[in-house]
Amino acid sequence: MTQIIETADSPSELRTLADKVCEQLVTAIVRGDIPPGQKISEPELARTYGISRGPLREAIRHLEGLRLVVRIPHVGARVVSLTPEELVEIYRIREALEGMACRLAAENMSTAEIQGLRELLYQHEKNIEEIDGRAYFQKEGDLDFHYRIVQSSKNIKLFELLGGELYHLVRMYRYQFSVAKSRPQHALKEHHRILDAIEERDGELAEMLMRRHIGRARRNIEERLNPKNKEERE
Amino acid sequence: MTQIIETADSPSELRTLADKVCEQLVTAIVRGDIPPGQKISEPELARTYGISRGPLREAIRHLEGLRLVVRIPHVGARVVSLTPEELVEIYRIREALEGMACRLAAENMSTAEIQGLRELLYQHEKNIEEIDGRAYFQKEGDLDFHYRIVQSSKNIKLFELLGGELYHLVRMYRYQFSVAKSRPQHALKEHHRILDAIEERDGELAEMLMRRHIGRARRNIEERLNPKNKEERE
DNA sequence: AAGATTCAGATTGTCGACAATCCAGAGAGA
DNA sequence: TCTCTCTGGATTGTCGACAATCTGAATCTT
Repeated sequence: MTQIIETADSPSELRTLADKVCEQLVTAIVRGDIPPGQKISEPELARTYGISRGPLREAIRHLEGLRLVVRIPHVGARVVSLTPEELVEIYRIREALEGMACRLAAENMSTAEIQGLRELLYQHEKNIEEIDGRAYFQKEGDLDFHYRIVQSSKNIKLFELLGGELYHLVRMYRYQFSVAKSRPQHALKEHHRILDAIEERDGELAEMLMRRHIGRARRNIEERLNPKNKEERE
Repeated sequence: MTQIIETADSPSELRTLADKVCEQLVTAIVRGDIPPGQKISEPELARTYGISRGPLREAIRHLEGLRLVVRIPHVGARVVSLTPEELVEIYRIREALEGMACRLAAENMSTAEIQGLRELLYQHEKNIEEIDGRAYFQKEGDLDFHYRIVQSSKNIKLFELLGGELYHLVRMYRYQFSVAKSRPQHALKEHHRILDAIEERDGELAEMLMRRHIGRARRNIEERLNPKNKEERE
């Protein structure tokens, strides 16, 4: 019985069943417990979570808004399965949006926030040293960094957009392809440089570094998914 | 009795009640028929549209994802009311995202699409001449232009993002403040220039022009909503 | 009189049942 | 044997009713 589990994330005061189940489903999908492309059976899931179909349907509707499932009327919902192209598209969007977020963060981030973020990076550093090879925690950790910067841009709409739907998809990708973060040390160094720029209130530089940072990740994906880009596709 | 009305927009093959009502509600909110901040009463709306509360709740859930309503558990949903700051935030996001879309469009737009878009602009021109003073159609028309460019960027995720939630909010703002598009001729000229750049496959220029175009609109808003920016706000 | 409290009414959240639609497989015909 | 049709089963969509929760006004206390 899976039942409802309270997660520390978010106010957790989502007191309605639909909201709780929705959160459960998000993590289930992101972690791949419900694999991409899989059909979502309402009766089955309702049984699994021990709730009625009403709230469940609302939850699925919400997932649809989060782009985590695709729904066809009278047919059903399936877990989204990202094509490599879509993934690259998402990274392109991140490049633009997080670049901007970085510039804004350089203007608006409080010194306390900067210090807190620096400490987070030190923690990542420790994690990398400890587990060395396999950087599991880093997976979510890296996103934490990006998440906080967007948050500190003080642009609420931007935060909603990136935190709301794009990040779930990125998280999902990381779990699915179990991206072993090929270069955690290097990425960490880049994070420090970005934070440096923010600390010096150099928005222009911060934006550029962030764009490069994400751009590199994007090219990484492009290579990995398209080993030889000699593939003709007229 | 409002009942369900088929709109030409979108496949219209949304055969479920929830989807139809959702579409109805979107336009009702965007056009201000349901004013911002107004509470959404489920029983009342259910009566109005002649449906049960089940599908209606699903529709509201979807509206929440579209950022058109804000919902508080056990209290109810209210139509979102954009603060001037949020509106400016949205325009900042558009600046970044549509700038990128423009660059991509310059690379990927087919000549047929370019021609079609040019014709759309000519049509706008005619509309402006005809109604001269009050540029009502222009309101949606302007967005048509932007919409198409995003579409032609061939970045699906980008299209979903901009077309999905940001545009509804922008449309809503235009209706609510009944933005009389202070400078339709000027804007139209800018549209032509942007399309010129796309036609010449000059992505860099196209991006810059689009960013300026939206940036100007943003500053317009900032001035209008904050007449004297001498307002201290520490 | 001001504030806290209680209670009624209404609203939201949840459930189980019924109707509409789709899908797969069996069977008939060419 | 292949294709087309039809039917049974299951799933999705919709509804009305019941339970849980909130809001606001009237009452009681200080």
